[in-house]
Amino acid sequence: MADTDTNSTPERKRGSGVKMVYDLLRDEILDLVLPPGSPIDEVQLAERFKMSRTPIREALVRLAGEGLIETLPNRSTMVSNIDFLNLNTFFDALVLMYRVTTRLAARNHRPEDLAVIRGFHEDYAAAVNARDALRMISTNAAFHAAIAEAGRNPYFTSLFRRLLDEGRRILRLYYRSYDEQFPQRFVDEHAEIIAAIEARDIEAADRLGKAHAEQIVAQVQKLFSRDVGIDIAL
Amino acid sequence: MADTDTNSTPERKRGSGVKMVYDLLRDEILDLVLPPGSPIDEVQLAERFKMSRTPIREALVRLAGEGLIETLPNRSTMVSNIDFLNLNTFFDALVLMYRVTTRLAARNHRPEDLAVIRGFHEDYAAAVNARDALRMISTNAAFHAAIAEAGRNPYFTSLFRRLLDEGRRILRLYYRSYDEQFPQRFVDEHAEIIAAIEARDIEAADRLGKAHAEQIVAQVQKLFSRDVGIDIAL
DNA sequence: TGCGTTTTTCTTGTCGACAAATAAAATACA
DNA sequence: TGTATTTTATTTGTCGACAAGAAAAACGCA
Repeated sequence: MADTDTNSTPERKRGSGVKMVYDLLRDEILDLVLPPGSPIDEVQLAERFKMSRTPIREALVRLAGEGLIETLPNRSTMVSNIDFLNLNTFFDALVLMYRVTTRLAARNHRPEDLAVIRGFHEDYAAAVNARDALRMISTNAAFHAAIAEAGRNPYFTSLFRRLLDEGRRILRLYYRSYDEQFPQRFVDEHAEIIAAIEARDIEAADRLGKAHAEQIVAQVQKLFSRDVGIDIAL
Repeated sequence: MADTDTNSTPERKRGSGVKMVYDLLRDEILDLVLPPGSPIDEVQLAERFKMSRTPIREALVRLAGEGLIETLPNRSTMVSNIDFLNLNTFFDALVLMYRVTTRLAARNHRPEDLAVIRGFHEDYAAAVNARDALRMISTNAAFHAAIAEAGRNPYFTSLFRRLLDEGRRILRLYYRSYDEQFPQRFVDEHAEIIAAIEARDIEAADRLGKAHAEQIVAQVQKLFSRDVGIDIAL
């Protein structure tokens, strides 16, 4: 018995604590396990992860830097709200980044990028078949992030990642009540986008990326105008 | 003698330390007082600001989040390098954001925004007259950031701010050896941009923003191809 | 002298504790 | 009973100290 449970607990690699807390909290926020407005208690997290408050705090600072949580000075810190009043600014940025990243991918991708992209494409299709909403959302984001990476512009990639993150929260809200129709159509559109990228057809990639983005936006907008009561929960 | 120097030192408001360190380090990095590659020593900073390492660390985490410093795990942390090999990705993003933010400002600005923009415009003109390179660079960035704010899309604004920051470092390098010609021309172009925004002429704003950006890019590119030795210093 | 190994040194990552700031609860007073 | 004020409680911000990790220095051996 080289390792009992009670006295030799601090077995964890040195710099790994922060990343673990950061990754987990991030996922919980984006999957709405921690809905907007949820209080974040440092002490509670410290107990949960069995570490001191210092690394917890560092993870929180990072999350705050990405706008996922908000901290009131000297007082509580909580999960950021989704700004439904300014959703159009979000959509504007999202559509533009869809276009730009797809376009750049068509121009700058290397053969090995396509394998990665196709991998996420298949993950997404599998999630659609399995009707697994959470996995649909996250693999969709991963798919488009991979395209952005292939475009090789880190400035665009980082903004796009942030937008996709916010999109995960919004889509999660959507899939809470509706989980039909748009998935299969999107699988096909993804395939078209891959084809355009592979053919290095920049204009086609731009056009398809734009159409794809606008379709998503239109659907979400339609839903949100239909049931306005959904934002009361936040 | 209500306050001697030796025994009542900890007179500083509670949450203010982090922001002070963050702001100062950020400026020193962007003005190249701390050139790329400079080592960042937590203990040294703690002594310099007369505080513990904890708030220093928090400021560093934030700076790392914005890409201004890089931290090797368990080993030193240093000011991020300027990636001269991929300057074109920077320019691509910069030009696009110039266009988008100027365009949105023409569409969404409110009267009070123009006052702010004009204020920075005059600051920049004054810096040009005074031949104060550092102030030229920072007021120019502030001018364009104000335009972005008037466009009212926080996603675009935050990316643009990051690009303008990186631009401050690159321009600082430029002005180290050349401080003539382009300033006055840019003052005029700024005035044209303001006029287009005020007239809510979206297409003109787009066009002027693009031309302005491309002019800057062309100048910087010309310089960097001329003296290639400049990057040896980094 | 050249090279592998051990020791030292220096920096970071983590911890537990304390103090300030604020909100909530309790109390006093009209 | 309602309001102002004091008290308590909770949570954050900061501190000093210690230990882990990695590079540099010192050392030993051929």
